[in-house]
Amino acid sequence: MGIQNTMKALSDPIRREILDLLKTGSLAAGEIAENFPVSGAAVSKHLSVLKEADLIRDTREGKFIFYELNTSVLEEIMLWITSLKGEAK
Amino acid sequence: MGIQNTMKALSDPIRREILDLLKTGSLAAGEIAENFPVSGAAVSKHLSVLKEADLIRDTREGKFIFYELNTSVLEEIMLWITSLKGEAK
DNA sequence: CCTATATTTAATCAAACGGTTAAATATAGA
DNA sequence: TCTATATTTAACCGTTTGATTAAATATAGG
Repeated sequence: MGIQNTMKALSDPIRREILDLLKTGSLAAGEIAENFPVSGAAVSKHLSVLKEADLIRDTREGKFIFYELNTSVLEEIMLWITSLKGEAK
Repeated sequence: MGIQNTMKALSDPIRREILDLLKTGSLAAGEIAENFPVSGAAVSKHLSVLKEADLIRDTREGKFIFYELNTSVLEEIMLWITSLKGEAK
């Protein structure tokens, strides 16, 4: 938890792209993996980093594990950036 | 350039703290370094990463090099986060 | 010109990162 | 229960990261 986990998770381009994909709705791990030129195992690890940071949530449905976006933790980053930009609300 | 440079620069806690320090105004490299439990050389490298990302600007004044915050590149991140949060302006 | 001060750059190193392939786990269904 | 599918976990490996100390560079001033 904390801003460090979030920022670290967001520092990888594949992980950011995964979040972009999930904007439209939840997707199974395999569907997510199809979009990247790396192995499913690599994507799985990215998913676990994002989950650790609470940027995504997962739900098992039979053979599939669906992932969905959770944007609430991004609020903290928005606030931090805003505070950098001169305090003037 | 690009969001990747910015996010990478922001993923380190010392670098984020440096930005926080510079909120109040510009500081010399040495003054910045005093605030951290690492060597001046380490801080200098952090400063060069931040500069590379255009998050700070530097000006030499005699023996000193003053660093100041540049928040303009943060706009891109704000927009990206906003777009993740459901498009609703 | 020499010296002290401020800062960066170079060389080095351990730890973290992101990828791979292979094995393990979980579930559905014949 | 056996098999196929979906996904994660384990073991491994090269690269990047962030730190250190020592050397290099830049400037002010006696």
